[in-house]
Amino acid sequence: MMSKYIQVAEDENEESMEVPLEEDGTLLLSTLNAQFPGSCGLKYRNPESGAMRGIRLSDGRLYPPDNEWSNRMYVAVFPKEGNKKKEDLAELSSAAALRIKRDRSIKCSDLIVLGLPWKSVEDDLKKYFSQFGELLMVQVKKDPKTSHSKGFGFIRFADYDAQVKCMAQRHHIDGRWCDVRIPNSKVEAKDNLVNRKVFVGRCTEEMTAEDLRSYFNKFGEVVDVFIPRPFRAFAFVTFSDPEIAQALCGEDHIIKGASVHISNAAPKTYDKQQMDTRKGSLNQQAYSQGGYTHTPWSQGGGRGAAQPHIQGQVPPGVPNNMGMSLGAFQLNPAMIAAAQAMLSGQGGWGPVGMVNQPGGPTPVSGGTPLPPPVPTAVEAQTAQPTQQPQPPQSFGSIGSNQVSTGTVVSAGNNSFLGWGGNQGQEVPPHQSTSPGVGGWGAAPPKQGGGAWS
DNA sequence: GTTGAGCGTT
Repeated sequence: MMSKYIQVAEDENEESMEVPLEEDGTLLLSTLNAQFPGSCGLKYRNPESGAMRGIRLSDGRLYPPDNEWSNRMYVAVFPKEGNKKKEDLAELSSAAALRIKRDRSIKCSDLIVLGLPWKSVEDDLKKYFSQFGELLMVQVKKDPKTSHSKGFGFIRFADYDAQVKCMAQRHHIDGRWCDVRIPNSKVEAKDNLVNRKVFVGRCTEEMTAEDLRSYFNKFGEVVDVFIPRPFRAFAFVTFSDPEIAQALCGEDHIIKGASVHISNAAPKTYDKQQMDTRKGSLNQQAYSQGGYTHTPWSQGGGRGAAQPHIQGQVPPGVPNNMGMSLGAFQLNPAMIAAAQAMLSGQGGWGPVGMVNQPGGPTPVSGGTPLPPPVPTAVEAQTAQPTQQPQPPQSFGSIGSNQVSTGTVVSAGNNSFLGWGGNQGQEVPPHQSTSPGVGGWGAAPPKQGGGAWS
């Protein structure tokens, strides 16, 4: 007995939807497409093999596996990234389009265009930069009062290769040479070391940097290994690929017969209070001891002012002064200082306090010799929790009557999501509420005359 | 009504 509907979801973890079958028990691809725009097939997880199994498609009909759809959940299949042409993308809508679009532009960032002629307007930029690829956004920064150009602007491409092409050269725009660069505000986030660096706890003294490097190189290119001296039972390993680093977090690995624990080099949450505390005397203390600060384990405990004791709140990898770990190796003052510093709830790795932060502890420039705070100054800066990449903003304002002028969301007339063609018009509601995609610059509501009008 | 290194009123 055939069921008249089958359960289909966009993803295994997503909520499923009932999709109607035909009389003959097949599912029309067109029916599937109606609910899952852009989908090209179906699959389901085979419980025996654990693998996904594809559904036969012939002449626009999807056929039940072994003649029985059964009660299982099916997952819509979408074209792989790259198999789609830009033109085709314009026809897609909804979640499928958003997903592909997001994938395509995942590596793109806003680019600043410097040296624009005063007279250049957003439409000029759009015309010029479209030669490199589809544009998602164009802005010319203006004085809000006079609306005169400030001589620079921002653009964003849909495709990373367009961005690369564009940045590979200078640009002659309306009689002036202009430069396109990654904005300073994005640079830190881009090579945010925190995301690429892991904390390796429970290290033994036998583990050399080379040991760690060769071990972790199995997972991905290791670009740095740092072992604080004197020995403190932890280390940092930095990968070139943040994905690798993140994937390893939470795992235990055996190195030289010992179990090490890998965790994020940055706290997941950032607390202004903690940051302020960090800038205080605590850091001085820890710094003077060569202490590092780090709080991957400190969530939910050990925050606030300096704690006189570290009992019961010793981070993993740092032996406490109770129990058997005391005998494992010697506690030294630096370790205690490090633990104290960590437990004081300071966020982020790096030298204690941000040496480049105003108000932070100043690195001692004379007198007290200090151990090398961090491998590089860049790390010190990028280790700040405040500089975690920002999640994309929603398109909220675009869908409202604040529709931005001066903000391009699509090049040409085949507006990808439907906002490109008619600027200033209202966008369908389902687009205005789409979360987590894009978020490139809703321009000031006051500015009149959009780039595309 | 001017200007020419920079860094984005959300």
